[in-house]
Amino acid sequence: MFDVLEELNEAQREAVIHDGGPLRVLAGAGTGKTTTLSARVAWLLAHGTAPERILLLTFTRRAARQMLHRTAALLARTDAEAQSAARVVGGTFHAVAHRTLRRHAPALGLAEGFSVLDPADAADVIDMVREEAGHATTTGRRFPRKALLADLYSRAVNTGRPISEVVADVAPWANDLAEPIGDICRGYVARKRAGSLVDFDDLLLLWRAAAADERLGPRLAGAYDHVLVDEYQDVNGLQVDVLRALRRDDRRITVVGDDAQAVYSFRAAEPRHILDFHLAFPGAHTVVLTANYRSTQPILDTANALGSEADEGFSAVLRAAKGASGERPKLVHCADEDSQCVHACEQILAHREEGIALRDQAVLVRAARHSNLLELELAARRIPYVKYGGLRFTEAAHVKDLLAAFRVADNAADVLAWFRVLQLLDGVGPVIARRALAALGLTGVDIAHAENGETMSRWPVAAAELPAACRPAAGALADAMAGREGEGVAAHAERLRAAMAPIVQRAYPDGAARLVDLEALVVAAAKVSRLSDVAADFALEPPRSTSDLAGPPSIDEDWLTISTVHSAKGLEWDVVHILHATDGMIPSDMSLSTPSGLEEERRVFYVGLTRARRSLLVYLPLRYHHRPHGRDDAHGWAQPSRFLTEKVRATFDDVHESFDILEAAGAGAAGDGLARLSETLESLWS
DNA sequence: TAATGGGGGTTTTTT
DNA sequence: ACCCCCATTA
Repeated sequence: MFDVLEELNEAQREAVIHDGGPLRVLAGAGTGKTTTLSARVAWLLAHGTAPERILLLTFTRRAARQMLHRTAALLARTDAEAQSAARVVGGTFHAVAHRTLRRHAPALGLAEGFSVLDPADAADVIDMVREEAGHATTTGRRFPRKALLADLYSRAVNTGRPISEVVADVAPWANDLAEPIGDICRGYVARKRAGSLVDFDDLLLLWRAAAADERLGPRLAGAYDHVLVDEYQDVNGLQVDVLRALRRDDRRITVVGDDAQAVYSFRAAEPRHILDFHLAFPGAHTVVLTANYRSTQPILDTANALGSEADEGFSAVLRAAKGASGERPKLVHCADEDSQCVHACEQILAHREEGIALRDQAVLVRAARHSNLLELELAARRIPYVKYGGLRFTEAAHVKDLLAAFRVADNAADVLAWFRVLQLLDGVGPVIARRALAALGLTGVDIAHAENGETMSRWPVAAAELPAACRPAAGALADAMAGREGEGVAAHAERLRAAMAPIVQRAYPDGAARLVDLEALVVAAAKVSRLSDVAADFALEPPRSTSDLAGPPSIDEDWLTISTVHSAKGLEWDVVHILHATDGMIPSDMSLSTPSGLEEERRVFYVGLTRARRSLLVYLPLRYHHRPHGRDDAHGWAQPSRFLTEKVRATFDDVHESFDILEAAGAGAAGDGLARLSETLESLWS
């Protein structure tokens, strides 16, 4: 009757049809986690649960989309209505928190147009507080910078530990500064409240507060019949609190995860939450998925060997459902980083010749910059790729400029957005911007509930602080900020764009080229109900890949994926190349100060290995140049990753650089240079 | 006071 | 290689 179940194994089927209290699915890598969760949602829908009453929390919005897409496909094969999948409430904790807060802002004492700060914004607000406290300039003593301060603050909030402990943990060199750091945190919170600014942590804190609230809480909890959570090994205490509050009277919650893949402790995630699920949700039933449908057994042997050496050993040993056959993973020894790039490219092309398209291959790295050299090599060889993770947004500064204008229009108390917009004006720097903010009455902590109109009524005073030259542009902008009776969001956005366009164009050397992007924001504004939502959506779902920013290399062409291991979580490819299996890279030397840090690095490696379906190649450069761009040959010898123990190595076939490849690599530098020169000249001939 | 250029310190992973 | 700070100049 429900033929979806036919294709599931017994354990998966048990999880899908489970009816009753809390359910925990422990699903090792490649054991059909997504399949099971999608099928469970389909099952619930087919058995009469209204889609709006299902909450599906995933790690990225992309994961939610993917899962609901599969749910729809499953439903299409039965008589059930496939479109209903689209109405399931899905997204990340933060995105769902945001939607909830928008709906209930007044009840929570929040301004309706509250602004969402992305991490860079949050750091900038902290920097304002830091500067005003004078720490930037006092006596040359090293003081934590904005990014570190933001990190310290966030950890304290997410773990509920005092700031002094967090400092001792993360930045022991600043131990004696715990007190001024605490003051900055206090100032940061005050500044946010005053400006109706909400950072990512606040989204969760406020959602928790709402869900625990006597009056609001029952309504929020009662809105869902079923709550399903993916990647549960990566939730933190705050998120568990939210779930408990949402399931105060109703015990129907399903969580799926794998403690062997917990890699987000820097975000205060703790795998103990999945291990101790039954403590938070008494009476929980557990289903364990062990059959691996993704990889060949030789690849799983490597992963199992690595897992067996973990401090506490991984609970599940992975077994390939496909049987024991398959090609053994390769450990590719390379002379240095340059030769690693050459080898990787040749392996990629060799697999492509064997019929494995570029889209079925991925290069994984621990840190985004580890692929920089490879990207040059790929570009030189005309191999198209899309990179996930580690994106820098500075190029998108103009986008944030217009978003700041949107934010001010909806929330005139948004000091940070004002500060940003004002400084774009010609002849306005931090000092004049601050004066203008003071004139607007935005400097104190007691500005909390000033009406937008009240703030804007002071605009003429603020304008008087600005240099005469920029007053026309500033005046036009202030006009555009004021909403008009009966005006739609899109129309208002368009007026703001028109006012900002000349300002943005002036502010950047390549200003004209940036104007196109601003129009995209106006289009986005047509789809939401208020201007600050555009900015919030951008903060919560920023471009995740180079293709999100620039469009895929070419729509119907084939391209390779480059990704950080973190961004590759939950994905799989036929062929996986892992670069830089050296100590200091994997494991990252940033994580070695604590034993748990090292264990997490092991899991990162494990996640990387288990992404591969058919072929796995791990690259091991033997030496690194001290000055990669210098002309000398100064270098140090690399230590193979400490995770490549005898036992792990025994599962690999070693591939050593053959002499001619070595020569090719050596000649490669000069040869490539010549090739590139020819290319450069080539443009002259047409 | 804003804009600009040189020097020194830092360098992970992401909602 | 990049960001941040600081000194110099307009």
